[in-house]
Amino acid sequence: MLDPVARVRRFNRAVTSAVGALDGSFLGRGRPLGAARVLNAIGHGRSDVAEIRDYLGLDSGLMSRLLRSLEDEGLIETAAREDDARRRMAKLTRAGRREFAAYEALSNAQAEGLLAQPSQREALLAAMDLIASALTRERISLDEMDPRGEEARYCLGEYYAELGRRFSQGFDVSLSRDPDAKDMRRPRGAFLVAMSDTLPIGCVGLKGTDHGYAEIKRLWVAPAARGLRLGRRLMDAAESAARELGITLLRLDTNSALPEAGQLYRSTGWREIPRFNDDPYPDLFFEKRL
Amino acid sequence: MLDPVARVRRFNRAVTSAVGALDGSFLGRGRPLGAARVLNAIGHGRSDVAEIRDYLGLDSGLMSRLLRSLEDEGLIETAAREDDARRRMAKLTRAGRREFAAYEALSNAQAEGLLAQPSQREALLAAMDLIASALTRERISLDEMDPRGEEARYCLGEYYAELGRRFSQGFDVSLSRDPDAKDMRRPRGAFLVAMSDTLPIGCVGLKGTDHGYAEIKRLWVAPAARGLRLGRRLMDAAESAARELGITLLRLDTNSALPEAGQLYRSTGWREIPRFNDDPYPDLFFEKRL
DNA sequence: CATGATGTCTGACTTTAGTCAGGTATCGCG
DNA sequence: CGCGATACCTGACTAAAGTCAGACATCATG
Repeated sequence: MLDPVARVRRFNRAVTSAVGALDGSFLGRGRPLGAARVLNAIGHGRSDVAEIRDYLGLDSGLMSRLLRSLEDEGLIETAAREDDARRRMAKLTRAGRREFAAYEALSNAQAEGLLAQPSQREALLAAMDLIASALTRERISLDEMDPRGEEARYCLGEYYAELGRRFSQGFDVSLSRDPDAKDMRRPRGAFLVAMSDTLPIGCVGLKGTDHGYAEIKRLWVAPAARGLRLGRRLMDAAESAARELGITLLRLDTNSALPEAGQLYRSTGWREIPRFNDDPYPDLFFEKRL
Repeated sequence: MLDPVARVRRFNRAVTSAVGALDGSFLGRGRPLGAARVLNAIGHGRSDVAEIRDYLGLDSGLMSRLLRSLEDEGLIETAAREDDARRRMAKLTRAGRREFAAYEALSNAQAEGLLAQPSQREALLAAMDLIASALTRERISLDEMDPRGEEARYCLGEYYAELGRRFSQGFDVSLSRDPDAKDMRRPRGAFLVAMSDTLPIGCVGLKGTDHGYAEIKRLWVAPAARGLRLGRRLMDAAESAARELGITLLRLDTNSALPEAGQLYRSTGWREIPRFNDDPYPDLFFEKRL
């Protein structure tokens, strides 16, 4: 009972019964689960029929029948795709949106229910993030995004908060050289966010300058995602983006209070150089030629 | 995406697909899931047919048919119970044990798979324990057990390890008055273990003495189970056991390095008294009249 | 524009899960 | 012993999920 496998199996049992309850509540809306799942996939923005079929693992005949039944209920409309009339697109009607909202409410209620214990709320959420990140590690995608977008701002907020915790003197963004957003957008630079499902769990910025090099800024990995080698993946992607933009020299600054970062840079071809700016926080400076 | 409900739902999605894979692998053994579930319930020691039916939530007719199909396969044998011939017991045949072992191997492999990332192993297990304890909090049972049994020894080991971390001078069991096991067994005392599914997550000992009182010893709650008011439940159960044994006065010692324990005692009718033993570790002493 | 590949749909089918109404043997109790 | 309650079983049924072969329209390609 005390070995790791037994602990995982206990976890499995606990979550299957908790998560299984959702299926039960879905059935309460008087529609078979298969149809409910298709409706929800469409509601979540999947419109391509083949993609939904693939996502839900359905046979094409079965899928077709489920679409028909949802159409008969007046919840969806389908139409051939303009660029390829063999493929079909599905979208919700007004009634379908209402019905989808009802399913969403059930899902949200179930999620709230899992969090019901207020004393444990934060610990529970952190544990869920950790597990979800670990289980979906193969499906973490690195997406180029606007540094002003919601996901990017979330990452930066978490990054600053962490620096505040780890620097003995704290961290005040306004004292640091906050990079201009347009320096981290094409064609001058780029901003990458690591997404696990819908949650941003890491980021890195590539900031263009007018001094013959570009800088790597704001490398951050969520605590729940550490140990998945995500930092390395983000750095690799940032370097690729730099190459695409014709950048041949990269620099970055960091702080010795972040030893894991320094270690990553040293092990991936960066070499230490003298201070090249007057930002008050960094005390370590690196350079890499591409 | 950043609100708690979205994080829980992301966790749900990640876990359902990971755990759902187990059902798929079970189907690989050429038997419907219903039959596989019954076989596994029997393999895990459930033999009473009504109990299995209740556990799996099956209709009595369906259950009967599933038992018949497992019998036809030669995997189980059923017999009327000796004390009540209406009830039936099921047990595995030799072939059934082999088949059960194959399912166990699949379950174990899936559990191992979830842990595959060695760098995160401990963090992942701790997160799983936390979640499993929180989700099954309504089903935590307090069982009276032998203080020398496997579950009790596990709890005591964790308890000692935690004292070692929290006392500035460390903790050495041999210096403390290690209670005699028979003092924590009926009729002199009792030892209670809180079980969540198959994992021990807390304990408390009631130790009989020859001095007109009994002592509460070894109150421990696993980190993953804190915030569930388990300490209070354990203390209530220990007091009930004491009343059953005709004990009217309880004492306990504790240490001010464990503030949450002191707070629990003060809020549940214990009053502080002068030192009543010469154990080197405690510096706080309490008494409660039942 | 003929041809093979692709995506969807339909009809016919099977398996699994689950429900319900009796039926039979056994038990506890007056 | 008789009687109602209990535990299990059987037969008849339904709903849901899934499989498979073939039909049809459309697409990309030579």
